[in-house]
Amino acid sequence: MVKAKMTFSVPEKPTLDDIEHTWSAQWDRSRLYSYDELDEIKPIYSIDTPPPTVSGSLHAGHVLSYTHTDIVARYKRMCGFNVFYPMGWDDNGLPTERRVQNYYGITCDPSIAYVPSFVPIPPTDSAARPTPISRTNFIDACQKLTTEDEQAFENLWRTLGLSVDWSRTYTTISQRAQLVSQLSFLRLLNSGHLYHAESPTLWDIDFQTAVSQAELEDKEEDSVFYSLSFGLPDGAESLEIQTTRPELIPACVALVANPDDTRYQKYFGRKAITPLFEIEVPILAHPLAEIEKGSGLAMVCTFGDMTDVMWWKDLGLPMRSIIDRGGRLVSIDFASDRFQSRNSASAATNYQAMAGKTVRQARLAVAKLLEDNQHFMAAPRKIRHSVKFYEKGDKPLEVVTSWQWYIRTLNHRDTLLRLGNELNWNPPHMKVRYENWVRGLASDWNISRQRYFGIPIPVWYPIDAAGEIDRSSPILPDEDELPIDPFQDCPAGYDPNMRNQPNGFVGDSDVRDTWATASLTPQIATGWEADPVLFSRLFPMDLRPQGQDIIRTWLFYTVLRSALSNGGLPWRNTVISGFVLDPDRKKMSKSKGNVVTPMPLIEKHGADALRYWAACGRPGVDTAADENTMKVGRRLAIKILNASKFALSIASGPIESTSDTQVQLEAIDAALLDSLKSTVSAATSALEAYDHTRALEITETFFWSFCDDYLELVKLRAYGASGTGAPFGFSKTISARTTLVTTISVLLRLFGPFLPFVTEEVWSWFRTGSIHESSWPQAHTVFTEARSVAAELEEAVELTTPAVEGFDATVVYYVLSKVRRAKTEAKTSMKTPVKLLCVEGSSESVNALQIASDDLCGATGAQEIELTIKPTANLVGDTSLDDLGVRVELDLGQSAVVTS
RNA sequence: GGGCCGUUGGCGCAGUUGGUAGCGCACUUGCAUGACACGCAAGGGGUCACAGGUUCGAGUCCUGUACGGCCCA
Repeated sequence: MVKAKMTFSVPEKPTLDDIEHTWSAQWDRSRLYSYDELDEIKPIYSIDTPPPTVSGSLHAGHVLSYTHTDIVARYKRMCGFNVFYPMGWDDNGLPTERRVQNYYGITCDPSIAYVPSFVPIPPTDSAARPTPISRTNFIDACQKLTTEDEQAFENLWRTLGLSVDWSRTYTTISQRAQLVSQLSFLRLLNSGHLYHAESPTLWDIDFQTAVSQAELEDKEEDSVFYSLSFGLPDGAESLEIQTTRPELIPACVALVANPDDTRYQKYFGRKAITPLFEIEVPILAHPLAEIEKGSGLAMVCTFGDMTDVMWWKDLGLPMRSIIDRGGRLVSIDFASDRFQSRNSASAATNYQAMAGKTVRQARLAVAKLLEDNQHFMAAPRKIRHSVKFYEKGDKPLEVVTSWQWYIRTLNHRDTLLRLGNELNWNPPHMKVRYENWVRGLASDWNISRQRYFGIPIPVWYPIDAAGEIDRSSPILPDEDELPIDPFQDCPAGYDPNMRNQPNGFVGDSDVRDTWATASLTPQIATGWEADPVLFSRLFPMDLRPQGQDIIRTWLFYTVLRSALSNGGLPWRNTVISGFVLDPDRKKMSKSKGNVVTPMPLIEKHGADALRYWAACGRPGVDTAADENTMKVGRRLAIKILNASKFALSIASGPIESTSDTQVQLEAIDAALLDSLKSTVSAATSALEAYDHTRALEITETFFWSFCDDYLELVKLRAYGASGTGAPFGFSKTISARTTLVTTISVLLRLFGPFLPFVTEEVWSWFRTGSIHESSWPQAHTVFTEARSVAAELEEAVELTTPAVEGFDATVVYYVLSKVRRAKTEAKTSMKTPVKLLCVEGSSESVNALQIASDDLCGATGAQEIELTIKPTANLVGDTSLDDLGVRVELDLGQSAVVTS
């Protein structure tokens, strides 16, 4: 510590104006938030930051959770951790494609040739038809726009003051991400956790891609329940089938009823005839058929939904696909082995009304045919039911059969549940959501998507002499060739001109599900398989912060990937943030149009104020976008500015010279430092438990009472005797100044992680270096700090603790508040002098007031103070404030007013 | 239909192991005092969603109901 007397450079008129840009630029210049790769001593704290989707926009919800993470990062950094806090951008995948299509008015057509000179520009006419461009041009356009978007995102985060190490930014489409993603693919394939299969898959006909269980959304839709009659071969009887999808009658492969359904016992094993198309289908028993639903007899089609798939698999039924990937009905030969109509001519005639039509059109057509042919057993009735949609899609999902890549999940349930138990969840109840999801898993994870802008599946297939693709024996690259694009690169042993040729090869044209890469963020960020030293230090990581809505996707998938490739959890702790709600308490989302964008809020209230609002939201608790709270945050920042200015300028004010080298802390000062110590330990434990809100609350409460009570009480003493004639000597003044500066210094650091800008601003007035690399205060070093502050204020001064027993500061503050009330009730100014202040109380109370009487007189303006020990209240240890009798005699000029 | 969370003064929220309800904003009344009027002092306002139960005592524990939110079927 510097021994020379310090002069603090406190500005005349402190301001919050533009401190965001001043300090974020300074932090960037000094590389303040860099993870130190060379440091081998400091403990490491590593954060697996959620990479926001750059195709969207950052809203108040992001500010909420990213601020929470930043508070942790700043706190840990001050605690001496080497903090690893990178930012990632999720820029691959379908959302980006959609944004690029809309923004540039283009669409990808893989059949078009690459045009090197093509430059995408936003169209002037937004209604114009999108321009088809080549796959490569399309990917270039995606890259161009995401780069621009990422820059805008980074600017926002810097302005908000996130203490990210920007030198470690990664993106999910980068070469590094592609390498990790493809390497993981090959490793999983070799270890049997990944497989390739042709099977029925949920399919979005608009997006032309397969989707996974996690991307499903149920939506309520109007529909019609049709009651159909299926004949029996003998022609005597007919059976009733209720369905909402009569267009699938040609795809019917069986009828099923519950094995316990008494009505259908006699039919099991017999055949039925489909209406209109007259195909014989078996009547079978299966436990999934619900007795209560409709007639209890259901039609199994290939495929109407995933239940059909299950029946089809379990019962070994034939395949009669009739819907193509565009959602239209294919042409059918009813005389073929596959369909085998009993009357192929009339079946073909009937089907003519449906062939080539969309599912919806075909349904109307078949309904008319059914009615014309009197196949309805009851009038169709309207219903509302829930239908599965792709979460981003506009049409119900179909089920189509195709080749897809799957990561095994179902056989890892127990492992995943065990890992869920090992993870420290904040708040704890969020674990239940994970467990529910794991227990409810219905299928392995389909990771292939039939899209363009994504990480390619690193696989080729041989083409045989007849030109048929052999998907059962894929050609794999070597690990050291990665990353590859099978559309551009050629497998070893083949010549590029053998692409798409008989006896040649073809690249897998699919890309990976975005989550299949996003679930590798810990591996991408920590240098898995690229930097063994870095990886061994950082993995598993310390913290995964994320939203509650993606527990079943991001969190679950990341745990799965880490379990499969690294044999354990990817991180030790997770903090789940709540949603931001709009003023009507609705979840904020783009589709509702109630999104609040952060930049205008920063401009209006300041970054610290916005962070204050975010910090007031507890982990896992939904938080309203409340500008009121931001205003409170701004006021707090301003108050910190003013109180610090005041304390620091008093402390560096003139003081009478003396030869004293001993300064004894006044009792009231020691008491303040004591409660500061409690504040430090309470705030610290709250932060250790990831309860930033509590930490802020504790600090804030202490700060305001410090300003309103302590500061007022010791003002005069801190100014010193010079010029006032007050009875305060050197020691008493230094004691007050020391306490003020120590408290400000500690409080600034407690506020630092929450309000990085204003605290840095004030810190720069009286300290060198950044507050954000100073040490987090500790309760047991508060007095040590005070000692060095005293030595800093006056050279060679040594601070000693007060020799006072049983001093209770609350009595002093209580009397102060009584005097204030008297003045308020008399509707007079706080500086009104008090002629006489009489207090009657226990001996302890009187003793405390006696010790602090100079301060009390100074703060109340009391000219005389009279203390009496109350006989009835002098029980030992009794400092009950209720027993205190306070009488205030105000001096109001001519007419003296007495208040009790 | 299942799961999780919530329901506390006008609004936003706190209430740790059950012991006479707190905070901030807003509101009312004052105050130009040598940091701050983006301030200071003081004040009014709630039978803690509802119904049972345990207990000497329940905002707090148990059961059920209603409403709201989110997730999954």
